[in-house]
Amino acid sequence: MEKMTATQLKALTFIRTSMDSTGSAPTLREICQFMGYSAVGSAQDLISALRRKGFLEEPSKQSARSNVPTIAARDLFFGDSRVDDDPFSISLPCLGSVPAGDLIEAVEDRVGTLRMSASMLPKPLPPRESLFALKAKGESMIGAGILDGDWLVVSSQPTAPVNSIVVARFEGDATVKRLMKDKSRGWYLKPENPDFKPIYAEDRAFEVIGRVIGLQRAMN
Amino acid sequence: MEKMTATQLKALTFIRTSMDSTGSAPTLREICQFMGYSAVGSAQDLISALRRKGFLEEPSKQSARSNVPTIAARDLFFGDSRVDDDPFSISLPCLGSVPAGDLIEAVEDRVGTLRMSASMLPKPLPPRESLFALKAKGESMIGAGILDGDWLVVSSQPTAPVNSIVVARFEGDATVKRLMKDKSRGWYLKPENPDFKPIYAEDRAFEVIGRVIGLQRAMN
DNA sequence: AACTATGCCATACTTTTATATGGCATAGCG
DNA sequence: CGCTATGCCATATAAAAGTATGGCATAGTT
Repeated sequence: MEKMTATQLKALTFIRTSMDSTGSAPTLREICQFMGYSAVGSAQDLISALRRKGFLEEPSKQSARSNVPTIAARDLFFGDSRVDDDPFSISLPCLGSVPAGDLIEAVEDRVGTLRMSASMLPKPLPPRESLFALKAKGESMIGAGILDGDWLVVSSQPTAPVNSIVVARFEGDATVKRLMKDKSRGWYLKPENPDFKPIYAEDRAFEVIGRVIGLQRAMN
Repeated sequence: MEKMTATQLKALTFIRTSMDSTGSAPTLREICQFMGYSAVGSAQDLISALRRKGFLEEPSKQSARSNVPTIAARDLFFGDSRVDDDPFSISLPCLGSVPAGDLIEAVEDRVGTLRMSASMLPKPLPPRESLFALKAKGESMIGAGILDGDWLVVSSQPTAPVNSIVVARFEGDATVKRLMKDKSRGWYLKPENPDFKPIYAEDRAFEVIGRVIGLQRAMN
């Protein structure tokens, strides 16, 4: 991704914060006012540079307030200390059941939407299409601070590093456990609760569906 | 708040989802297209009805894409099962330290912004000015599923129900504990970790700053 | 030295968008 | 019954907003 100049960054930041407060992207004239320009053309130049560099969406046709940042631009801002605000949030489909096979199809099973700051996700941001949210069930992971009813943010992937918390399909159902590897017995799923027993792949097969990268809880 | 008709609800829902996907509110013509109208006036009527009823902001002057829902309208939708999507999110100031006295002043100590779905908060929504986020420190609440480094969503309030998890000022610092009441010894703060001892108000004074109503965690 | 990107200005033009009027049919209410 | 809200149509007008040109100065690159 090409680099931005200080002026371009200032404008893009304004667009972000403006969308955050008013709900819609600013117009060229509003950008002029903020930047202190007297000519619309100045804002035009800025916008076209940002578009060319891939920070703003290319509108398919003329449209008001269409100076919207691209997804790539959001990744760039993500966690950036120059920006003291994080208006960038992503929305995740909350799935009612465990995605079987293709995630795209599973999205039809969406029961809601969860929105969160991009800054709460690991960097680099996983592909947005791979992210979904799932409700934790049971007490098997209380040792890891995962309670019944918590919403888990999951990055859909077939493998995960040792020691990470994963969502796995096991005997037709989904389960959340820590993925571990034993020197002699190989891969296994480890509950974080002494009342539950680990599941060894050599005994009963399981399949990693995704990795848990975040958590949200509502307390009443 | 006045009631909406089915048509008006349909339009308002479209506005919400449209803002979610495109980043800006739809124009009257876009609403027409969605509703299947051939006349702009039809959408005008809808919008003016929604404005009169307080579901859409009254724009101060003519402006493109200004059909933005009011905050009251968001509360109304909040947790509503008729709406399968939740584009409404709020942003909270992440405070670097515990707010002393007036929250407004403490916001200057903002170290970032956390954005989350309004649906992850208790209903009715606490006043937005009273909400902030604070980073949990230490291990004293692991029994309640609160780990070191978790972001806590706090509703600033001087009192809280028994058994709720609160942020309290104690000996100049902030602490997160469960607020309890003992028949003989009165109010006390209970850690959710056997390694820590409860704090009795009769021994050492503490002051409730707010109530923890949500939690967000990033896992790496 | 020629070239390009940047960062501004000014003005004209076209499209998009909101607003204003007016009309018609239906349903509910006092 | 008259009244009002709703839910649509059609058309005209005004404001807002994007686009197109052209110009100028500076800085860096080839």
